[in-house]
Amino acid sequence: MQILDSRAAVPEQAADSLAELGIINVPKSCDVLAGRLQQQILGGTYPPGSPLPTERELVGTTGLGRGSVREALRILEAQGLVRTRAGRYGGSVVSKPTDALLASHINLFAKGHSVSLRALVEARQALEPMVATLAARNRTAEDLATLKQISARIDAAAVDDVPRFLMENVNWHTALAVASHNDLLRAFTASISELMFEASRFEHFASPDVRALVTHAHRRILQAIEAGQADLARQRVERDLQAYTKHLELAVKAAARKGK
Amino acid sequence: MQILDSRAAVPEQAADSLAELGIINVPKSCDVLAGRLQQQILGGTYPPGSPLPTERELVGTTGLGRGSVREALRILEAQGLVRTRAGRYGGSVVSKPTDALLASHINLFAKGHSVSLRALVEARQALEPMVATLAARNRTAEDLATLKQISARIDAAAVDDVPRFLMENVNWHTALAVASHNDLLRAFTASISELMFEASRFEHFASPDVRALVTHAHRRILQAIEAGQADLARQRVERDLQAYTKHLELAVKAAARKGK
DNA sequence: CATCAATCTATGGTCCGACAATTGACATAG
DNA sequence: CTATGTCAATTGTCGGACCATAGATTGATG
Repeated sequence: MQILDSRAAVPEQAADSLAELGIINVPKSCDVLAGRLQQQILGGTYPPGSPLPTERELVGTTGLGRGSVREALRILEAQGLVRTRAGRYGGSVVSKPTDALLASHINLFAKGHSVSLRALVEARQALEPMVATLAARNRTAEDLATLKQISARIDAAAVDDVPRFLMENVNWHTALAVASHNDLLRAFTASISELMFEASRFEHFASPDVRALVTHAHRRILQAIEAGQADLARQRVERDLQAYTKHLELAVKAAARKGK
Repeated sequence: MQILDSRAAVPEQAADSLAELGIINVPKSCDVLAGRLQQQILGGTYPPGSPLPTERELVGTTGLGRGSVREALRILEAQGLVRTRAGRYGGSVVSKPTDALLASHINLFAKGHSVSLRALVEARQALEPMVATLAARNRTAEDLATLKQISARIDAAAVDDVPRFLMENVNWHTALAVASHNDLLRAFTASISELMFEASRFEHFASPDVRALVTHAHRRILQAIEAGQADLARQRVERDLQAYTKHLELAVKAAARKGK
């Protein structure tokens, strides 16, 4: 865990004595360039949509080789800060990291740390009630229409098309997060919904009664949100999640019994 | 917003008619290589800690040039999936994305989307109660000791060292998230604490009475967590956040008045 | 024998040059 | 006006060369 150190804020000490020299980290030139460009992008020198200098211009101004410049651009691309196109009038233009990119990074983190389904559910339990509260408060008519459309598709698929049902379920939760009009919560919940989708598809929970429970819960939550009743929406989401969690635990136990 | 499409699951349709050809995306070779290596890493072909083939081996096996291979490795590095060292017996070893890396990506997303302080607070209000609940339930003796140490440092700094106070405050919230033993919530809350730290440092909230309020709240929350009373911890966090939010709104209004 | 220093060598880090592929603007023909 | 072909600037890719790094190995030395 990273611990902030107040000494880091005052690095301008004399440094007369050669005694206390920490380890010297020699950064790669591409990392340095990527860092500087990142600073300039965040600092407003290159606002979103504006073009970065061409690779060869960067070669000229930085004195680095084209390979290093390109590696720096790949880093910025992986961070979602630039999009690069080939061809004349192409080049790298500054962009804002997309939800999908952040989701993929959260996804990699979760996969790398083998985050348990339990932890996923806990995170969802933390986020969704607030999302519902905000959605009831901030939703637009358009948000509401989208949610209703997805609900209709879920209801249609709930009968027999389970994969479609699970997929539209993700879309529903994502649309709810959109309606909350909180970018951070939106990205978080979308990521977690995606992760739970993968997990649930693999374990094929979603028995017919669970599907009925979900569609019913969605309807009630949507009603509260349409009415703008934030507290009611929150309560219904909380209750729904508790019921869903209970079903999940039962399914996990059943799978464990079958496994051994 | 990314919308899942069930058609994506069945791409093996006849494709006889040339009528419906979507846009053809020609991926860069480095992206293809990065994607395949990512799949192999996630699939277990290269478990964490194991070395990837050397750059020159990858050149041999893939038929790509060394530049493309290196760009692919920079992408994986930016994703936190590998760490590369120079020198003999160096190379790229598989690693798990760190909290700090995920935090930096969340940071970039938040900065890019100009996430408001309000949205930050909302996210915190969503996460912290659950974090406290889990911390009360899952904390170890070590977690508790760390929290107490940090609390002591906060109390010491609260008198006159405001920067130190703010910094240790971030550490406290991070330590609380560690005690929750939920990797995802830990990474999320650590990121948000960091973002709020930056925002609050710039706006220099944290008046003496706010500092007193914070230290008092920390003490009460810590007591509940030490006693293992999850619901109590949750309630106290919620109440603390409401009070803190109220102070924050007042400070923002005051700043707005002074601004115009 | 133990310890330290010099050397070796496989590996990443960096630069350069060349050419192919791409793509939007432009000119031209119909 | 439309459609087509041409052009030029830019990224995409490869190959080679050399440097810098760092761990292992070897050897000298006490």
